[in-house]
Amino acid sequence: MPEGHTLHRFAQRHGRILDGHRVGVSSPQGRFAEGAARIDGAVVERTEAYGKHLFHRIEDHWLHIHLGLFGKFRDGPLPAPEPRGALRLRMTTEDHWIDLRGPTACELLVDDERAALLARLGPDPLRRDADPDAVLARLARSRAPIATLLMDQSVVAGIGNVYRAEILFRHRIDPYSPGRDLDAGVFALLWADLVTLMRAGVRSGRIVTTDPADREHPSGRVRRGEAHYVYRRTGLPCRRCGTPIATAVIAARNLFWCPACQA
DNA sequence: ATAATATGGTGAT
DNA sequence: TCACCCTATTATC
Repeated sequence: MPEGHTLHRFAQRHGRILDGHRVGVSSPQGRFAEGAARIDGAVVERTEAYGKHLFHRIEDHWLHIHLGLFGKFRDGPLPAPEPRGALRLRMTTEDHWIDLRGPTACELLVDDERAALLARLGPDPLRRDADPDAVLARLARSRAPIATLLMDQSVVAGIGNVYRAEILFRHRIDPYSPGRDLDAGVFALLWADLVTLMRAGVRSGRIVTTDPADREHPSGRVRRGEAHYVYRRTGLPCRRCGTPIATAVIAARNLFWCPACQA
C-alpha cells in the first residue's frame, strides 16, 4: 500500500539490511540488467525516502525506486527463493535478500538527476526538515480544489489517496473548496495531524485514521473496516453523523467524503 | 479461467 | 481529461 509511510518504512528496513554492506544486484527479468550490472558488488552507503521515492546511495550513483500503484517489495534471510516471473530487482547481502516487482521506477541516477527529481517534490511531512509554511504558501496561491492540491506531490510529498481523504474528513474540510480558502490555523492543525498519523503509519505499516471513540471496538487491535472514516466507505453511514459517504472521480482518482461533516 | 480492481505518475491532447 | 504503463489479489463465472 504505497503512500509515503510505506516508503519510509522500507527505507528503515532496507537501510538496516543494506547500509554498509556489499550487495549483489541483479535483474532476473532483464529490464534493469544494465543498471544492476553497474552497481553489482558495490557497498550501499545509505538509504532514505523522500515522499514516495526511495533512494540508495551506492558509490557515485543513486538507485532510485518508485513503487507506483503496483510495486511490491519482499525480503528475507538467505537462501533467497528461486526467481519467478517478472522480478525486476534482487539485492543480496551476506545474509539477506530483497526482491522488487512491478515498480514504476527502478533506475540509476547521478547527483544532478536526483536533485532535479527532489526539486519537483514539496515538503514531506515525514521528514524533519519539512517546511509547512511552504505548503501553505502554495495552497494560498491556488484556486484548485484542496483535494487535488493535497495529492499533488509538488505541493506535499508522500500523501496518497487514503491520507488525503482521511485528513480532509478529520478537519471537516470540503474537498472541493479552493486551496486558497484554507484557513492558516486549520492548516496548522491539519499538518500536525498529518505528521502524527503518517508517523504512526511508518511504525505500524498501515493507515489508521479513526480515533478510538469512533470505533466499534475502541480498545485493542484496530479491526478491518474500522481504520478509516471515509476511504472506500461509499454509501456507508458516516461514523460521526450517519450521512452516507459520497464518492466521485476527480482527476482519475477516487475521492471519498462526508457531504454533511465536510460542507 | 477470466475479469475487475487498486493506495501512482507521466506525457499527449 | 485521457491513455497508458506496471502486477498481485480478489471477485465472478
